[in-house]
This record gives sequence, structure tokens and C-alpha cells, in this order.
Amino acid sequence: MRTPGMTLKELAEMLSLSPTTVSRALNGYPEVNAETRARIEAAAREHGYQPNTMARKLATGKAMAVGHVIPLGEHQMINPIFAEFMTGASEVYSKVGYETILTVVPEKGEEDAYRDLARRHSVDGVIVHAPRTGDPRIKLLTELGLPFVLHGRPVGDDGPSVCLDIKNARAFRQATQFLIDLGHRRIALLNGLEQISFALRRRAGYEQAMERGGIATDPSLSAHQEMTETNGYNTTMAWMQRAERPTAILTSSIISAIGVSRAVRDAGLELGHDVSLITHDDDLSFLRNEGDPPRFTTTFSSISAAGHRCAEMVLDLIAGKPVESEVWDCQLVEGRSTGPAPA
Amino acid sequence: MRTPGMTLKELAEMLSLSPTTVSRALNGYPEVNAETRARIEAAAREHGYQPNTMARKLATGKAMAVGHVIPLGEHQMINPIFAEFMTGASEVYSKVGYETILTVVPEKGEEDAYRDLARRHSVDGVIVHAPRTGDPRIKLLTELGLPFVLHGRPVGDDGPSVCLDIKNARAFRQATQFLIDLGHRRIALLNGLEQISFALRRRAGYEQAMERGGIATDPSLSAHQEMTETNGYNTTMAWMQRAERPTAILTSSIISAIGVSRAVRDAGLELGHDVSLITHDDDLSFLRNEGDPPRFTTTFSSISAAGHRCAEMVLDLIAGKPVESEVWDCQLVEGRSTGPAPA
DNA sequence: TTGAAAGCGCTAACAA
DNA sequence: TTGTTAGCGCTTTCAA
Repeated sequence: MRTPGMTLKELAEMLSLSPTTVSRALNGYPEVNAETRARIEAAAREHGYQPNTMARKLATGKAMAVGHVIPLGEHQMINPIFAEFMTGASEVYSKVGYETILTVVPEKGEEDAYRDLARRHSVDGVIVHAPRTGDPRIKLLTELGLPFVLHGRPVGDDGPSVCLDIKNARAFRQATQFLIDLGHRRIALLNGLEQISFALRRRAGYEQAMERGGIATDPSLSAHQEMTETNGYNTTMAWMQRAERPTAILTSSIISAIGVSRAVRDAGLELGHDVSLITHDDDLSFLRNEGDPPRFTTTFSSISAAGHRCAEMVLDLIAGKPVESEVWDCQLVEGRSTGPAPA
Repeated sequence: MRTPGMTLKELAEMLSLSPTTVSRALNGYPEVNAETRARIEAAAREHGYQPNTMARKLATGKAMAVGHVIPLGEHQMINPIFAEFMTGASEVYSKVGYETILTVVPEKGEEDAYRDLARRHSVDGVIVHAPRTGDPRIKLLTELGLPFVLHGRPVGDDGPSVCLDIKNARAFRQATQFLIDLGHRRIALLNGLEQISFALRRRAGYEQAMERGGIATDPSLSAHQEMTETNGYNTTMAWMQRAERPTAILTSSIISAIGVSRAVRDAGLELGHDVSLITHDDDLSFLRNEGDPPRFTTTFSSISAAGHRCAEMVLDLIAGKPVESEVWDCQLVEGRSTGPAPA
């Protein structure tokens, strides 16, 4: 049923050339006569010749694809951010003729997914999202010999790896400091799941600033949970109902910030007046409006840029080029209504 | 560098059998001696044998993959919904050993992306998202002979195709009717881009109900635009500032509804009191909380279920099984604060 | 019930 | 600069 699509051999026959020459011409090898190459290219274009990827993959032993394994379940709400990331990455792959392979697996099956990808040679490399404490993926991928790039710094010492990250600790230290300078003392932290590298570093930054400011951190004012709107709402609501409620909240995601914002309102309070909010902004442009809620933006703001860069890095890795880890800087952007602490 | 992974030939040699027999045993062909098969299976398991997908693909001519082509740009904000959809679909593919191939392309390159996928034999079938008026994809895919399933009904008559959709018109007719019955007259529609099938059908439903209710539809109360929060916010804000502002708003997406909700508040009005809101709910659970905003839910509510079903359908199509289009029913769920029209 | 042999369409040594 | 010859690892006739 499928349009057959011409083969290399057929094209070669039409040109009275050997498949080898045609292959070489089309793949840009230098040893082809310019005139011959022109002829071949013209014919290929004219007949809409497109090499069969499977054959090429088998012959070269390269999968011409990069894999992204996404665990379902607990972390599922990573989705909107993940989508932005994928957009950036996928663009890069397409540009060099690579394909993007997406594998969605139940939390438990994650390692098997990587094993399968490696053994079946389905991909030449992978991107690992949100490394965690004791993350088994790094060791596994190293063993499998599958090139990978981490989006986020690894937590412990799991051996050498290449990653792209932002200065999480610094960002949150700055943000906390900023609030302290405004006179806040009861500053709450609404963070992501504790075992995730991002969250760990952000907490560290928060705690450092608190310590420097001589403020004892109240553990009940730190929440580590999935960054959903509902979680943000519920946790904030509980905080708002305390006698000594926090006067400022720091969140790790614009998604939770939406929940915070709603909870504050529902508690009969006003954001930027009764409660200040600073959030790490993942630039989900479809979710936010200028100045609301007031937020903390990092240069990592465009998640799609991160996807873009991670993709480039993994391709370099695959090509055997040396690749350095990158840690991007941050930038504090003062929101409209982040005011001094209420008296 | 990569762990080599044993080949069929090697496995066969270890067993002193021919590759043919081993292949047959592993692929469940009936003509293999039970005892031999057991031996083969044991050995395969023991040595962790995993067939090389590329070789298999080349030999069988099947790509063992389904493609999803996502246009960038205008429709980019489809993202969060799309992510949910992909989750459902990907699960299905994985379960049967298929891979998910994602192609993100600039709006213009969409057709070429399909052509390339087909010619390079990268996929056995594709899912087409959000068919539009004069959508070139249907004809193209038919020509290419690439099996496809539409998520959303086609608009015109682009030839036979298989689709999965909800009863959009009926849903919006019902919702509008519901508002009319509550006494609303100035009902606004905040819809998706005009050329998208979903939006067209929803508008039709809205207009039918208005007509039946004997209410002239005010064109300035229908907005067709990308369903982003910002668009929802701005449009609603403009409406709220009119002398005769709408008393009810119907939106096509929970994303725009968030913008509506904020705009109403910022205009100093109260949702469910001054303005009623009903929205088609894509069940992006991370974005909403029970009862806020009041909403209209369809059984299509779980987008991931749609992804799941579309995937099954395309696999059946690929397998040559007959597949019927499906149109899922809807369900009106009354939200907490959708009250009668203000006097 | 098993095996031998011939590809799938391409790339890549090695020759010419 | 071009062509010849082998494969890549698997499936699949066709024989035994």
C-alpha cells in the first residue's frame, strides 16, 4: 500500500553509476567528482529519493535518534515544563536528521526502559531529566555505555557525567536574601520533591540565606512535594491559617505559585500586601501574565533553551566531541508587588 | 564503547542450532519443537539476548514506530494538553514494543515532515492532531499511504479517514442552553483558533443554542484565538470594560479559563456572581482545583484517555484491522458557583 | 522439525 | 574518481 520510494540501487541504475558513488555523493564525501555529484543530486531531488533510515541505521550501526525516558506517576506533573523542554530539543535533533524517541514508563520500569533502548540500539544517546539523590540512572547508563546528558546536576558522586543546570542555590539564596532585606522573617519555602537535585540545591540556598540573616529556619515552613497547583494551594492554605503565618513564600515553580496565589486570595489575604511571593519562573508563557504573581526569573527562564542546549550537548557527545558541563547564571527580577514585610 | 550485545548468530552457535530456528522459536512460530524452544528461550534469557531492532526493521520492512508531528509556533500552547495526550499514547506503543517518534517542526514544514517520515520509512503510522479547515495533511497522508488517525473530526470532505472526537457541538449547545436557562442573554464565547475543527464545532453548538433561545449572537462576544492564559485575560478584560458586559463566558480550554478568572477578579468583579464561567475541561489536573472555576466537563475530560485510544486505533490500522471512527459523548457537570444571571 | 541461502537497502573496506 | 565486494543482524522462502 505504501508508496515504494526509490532505492539507492535504482537511482544508481538510472544514472549508470554504482550505488557506492551515489551514496558517497549524497553523503557529502569529498572524493566525488563535482560534476557527477551535481548530476546525482539533481536526480535525487527530481525523483524524491530519500534513503531508507532502517537500512542506513543497520549499516552504520547508528540509531540516528536520541531518547527521552519519562517516568509516569509521581512526577507526571513535570509535563508542561517537559513539553517546553522537548520542543527545544526536538528542533535540534531534526535539524541534523536525528529522531526523537519518547518512552513513557511507569516509575518502576525506568531502568528497564534504558536497558532496552541500549540493547536494541534504538538510540545513540539519551537525556536524563531531573537527577535525584541516589539516582540509579547515571551508573546504569555509564555501564551501558550509552552517552547521556543530565538536565540538572547529579546529587552525589555517581561518576563523571555531563550536565546542564542553573545556579539553583545561588538563585534561592538571592531571593531569600532579598526578602530578608525587605524585613521578612517568616519565609516559607514551597519546594519540589526532596530527592530531586533542583530542590536540594534550592533548599540549600534558602537555608544559607536564612542562616546568614540569623533567622532560625522553621522546618514546618518548608514543604517538599510535587509541584502541582493543588499541592501549592493546600500547603499555602494551611500556612495561612496558622496564628503566625509566613509573610513571604518562595516557590520552585510557577505551577505551584498559581496555587499559592489562589490560596492567599481564598484566605482573604492580599498577595504583595499581606504575603509576598517569589517564584522560580520556568517561563511557561501560557501560564503567566506580566507581573502576576511577582516572581523570580532566572536566565534559565526559557526551558526550551535548556532543551535546545542539552540536545546539542548529547549530539556532541555522540559524535565523540569533548563536552563540558554548563551551569547557567541567574537573574533576579523584581515583581510588581513584592513589598516590605507587613508590620 | 557500547556493550556489544549478543547477536542471533552467536546465540545460535552456542546452542548448535541455526539462526533460523532460534529466530523462529523466539518469534513464537509454531513449527518449533517444544523442547528446542524451551532450550532457546532459556539461553536467550540467560544471556540477555535482545534482537537488534534495526536489523529486524530492515528485514521486516516495519518501522515499529508511530509518529507524532507537532507544529511549532502559532499552536505551541497546545503543549500541556499535548503532553497528557502523549502520555496515554506512548504507554500503548511501549506495551506492544513500538516506539514513539516525536517530530517538532516549524508550522510551514509540517507537510515535509510527513513526507520525510514516510519516505524514510521511519514510522508505520501517525496521529494527526487538531484537524483544521482545508487541512492538507489528510490528503497528503492518504497519498503517501501512511496509516493515520485524526484526533478530532475532519472539517470538510477530505476523503475517508479514521478519527476520535468528542461531541463538541452538543457539549457547547448544552452549556449555552444551560446558561440561557439560568437567565443569561449576553453570553460570550472564548474559543480556539477558528480553523480548528474543535473550535468550529463548538461555535456551531453555541450559535445553535443562542438561536433556539431567540438571542441574537453578538459577533464581538465571540473570540477565536490561541487558547493561552494571556489571551483569555486580555479578551475578558476588554469585555468586562464594556458598558454592556457579558454575564457569562464559555471557554474552550481550562488554560484560557484561568485568564478569564483573573481578569474578572482584576476588573473588580466576582466570578459566579457578576459573571458566570463554564469551560471545557481538558482535565489538566495540575492546573485546577475542585470547583474553581466552575466548569463544564466532558467524558473527553481525560485527554490521556484519548491518547490511549488513538494509539490503539492507529496500531489496529497498521495491523490491517478494520477501525471505526469514534465520537465520545459528553457530560455536563455543574460547577460550584455557576448561578443565575445578575439582574 | 530444522537448516541453507537469499535478501532487506545501505555503508565502507579494498581495489582498480 | 569510481566500482567491487562484503557485510550490518535479522527474517523468510525453499529444501531437506
